[in-house]
Amino acid sequence: MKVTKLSGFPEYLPAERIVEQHFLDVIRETFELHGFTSLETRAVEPVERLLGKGGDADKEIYGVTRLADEGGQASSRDVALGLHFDLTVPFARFVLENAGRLTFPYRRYQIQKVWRGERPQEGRYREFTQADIDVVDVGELSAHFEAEMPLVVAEVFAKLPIGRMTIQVNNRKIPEGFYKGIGIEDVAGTLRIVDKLDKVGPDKVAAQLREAGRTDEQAAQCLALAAIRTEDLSFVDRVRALGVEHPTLDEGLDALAAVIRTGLENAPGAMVADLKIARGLDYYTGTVYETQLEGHESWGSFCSGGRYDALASDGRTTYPGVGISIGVSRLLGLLLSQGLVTASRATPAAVLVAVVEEDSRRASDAVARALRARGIPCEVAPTAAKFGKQIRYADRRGIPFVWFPGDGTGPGPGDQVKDIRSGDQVDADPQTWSPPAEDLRPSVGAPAPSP
RNA sequence: GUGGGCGUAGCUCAGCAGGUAGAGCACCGCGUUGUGGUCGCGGGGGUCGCGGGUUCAAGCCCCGUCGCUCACCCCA
Repeated sequence: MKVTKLSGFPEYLPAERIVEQHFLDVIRETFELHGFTSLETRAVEPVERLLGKGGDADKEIYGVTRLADEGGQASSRDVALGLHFDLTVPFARFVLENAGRLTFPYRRYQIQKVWRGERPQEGRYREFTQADIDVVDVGELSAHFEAEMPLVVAEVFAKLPIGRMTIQVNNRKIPEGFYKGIGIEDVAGTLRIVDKLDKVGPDKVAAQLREAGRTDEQAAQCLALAAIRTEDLSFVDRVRALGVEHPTLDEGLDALAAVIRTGLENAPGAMVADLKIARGLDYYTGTVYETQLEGHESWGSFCSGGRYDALASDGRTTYPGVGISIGVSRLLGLLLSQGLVTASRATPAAVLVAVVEEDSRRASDAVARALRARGIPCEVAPTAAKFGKQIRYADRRGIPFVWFPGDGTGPGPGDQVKDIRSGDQVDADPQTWSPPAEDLRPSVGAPAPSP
């Protein structure tokens, strides 16, 4: 059986995984700082539920069967199962299933793998990690939650060692009301075309709009609306200046203004009102979000979400929600492949405890034990090789310190620790010595400029 | 699903009129008998993705197949 990597199923080397874990730690920490509770759902859902939203999504869903059933007829009692392709569908199901035991508004975060059968490309995978937050309530959902979601992710991005992230916010009622106000009935179809603006440019969008039956005047107005992008509330006046009137448009403008206003107060510069954002043509009903990394707009969105008036419904009760999802794998994949983030070392160990000879390994183990008891990550050399080799073992992994046990009889006088970057070697006591704080754990950040 | 490109050492790649495989990096050893990195010397490593065909001879040409990759589609 040949060993081969599988396209779209990324796996990381130790140093890369340290970067990933750092990102996940920051995300979790920030979500919890905002009071979101953790949820993990099972990996599979009945295929029927996954297909619930309609469309030809079935191609992209991975089915799960027992090998014993393959080829033969699965027992008719078995439900067809598929791996979830996002975290929203399982979350909605969980809410319905546990509505009686949850307290609303229910705030949860969920960091899990999802699977999609799409053709892999750079930044697009078949197995990848998403980090979601959502708030769901019963019957009605307060509008202020729509402003909270982007604030939380803005805080995450501010803590990560990456460039500036811009969260683009829109409200679907704006294009919807605007289009209706200028006599366009096919709102979804028009949005779909306008959504390609970044990719194909205004000329092609105008052409496609005309092909789809819009007049020159309508196409021009659509493009004028889509061109509006402001960091403050001035987008409202700019829309008004286009002279279109419609009650839904008014609702959308008010709602978006509220979100942007909150953003200006809490995280200036993090959000921008961008009226071309469409995102999620199917079931987002109000606010929608997308996120771009400044200077890497062509990489697309790393984070998106929006409001659903009916996140879940059991027929009697409707649960509206709002959420946003960070595409952790996409972000990491691109940053790592471009060398924009690295880990300072490929292991958590700050110290390698050398072994003088196999007979004195117990002494080295004792040193390691003393260090670990004080929270200093370390490992003991795998063999009692020549010290040069043991130092090289540490160097290869980026372990900054090598500990040389003294006389081989145990921790105590004679022990020395060497900083292998500077070559400095000093007497040390495993009961008291500590590495500089910045060396205790691997650090994650932009790579140091090469000398 | 559609179309293009590519599969040679662990990695990045070279190879040629078809004549039985090479470089750099990495790895191991020695110089340096218990303190690495630099340098020098040496070494291990390959069914040239797989199957078939053409040929005296195939990494190279032909057919098929699998995989990887880029773009389109799509992106809940």
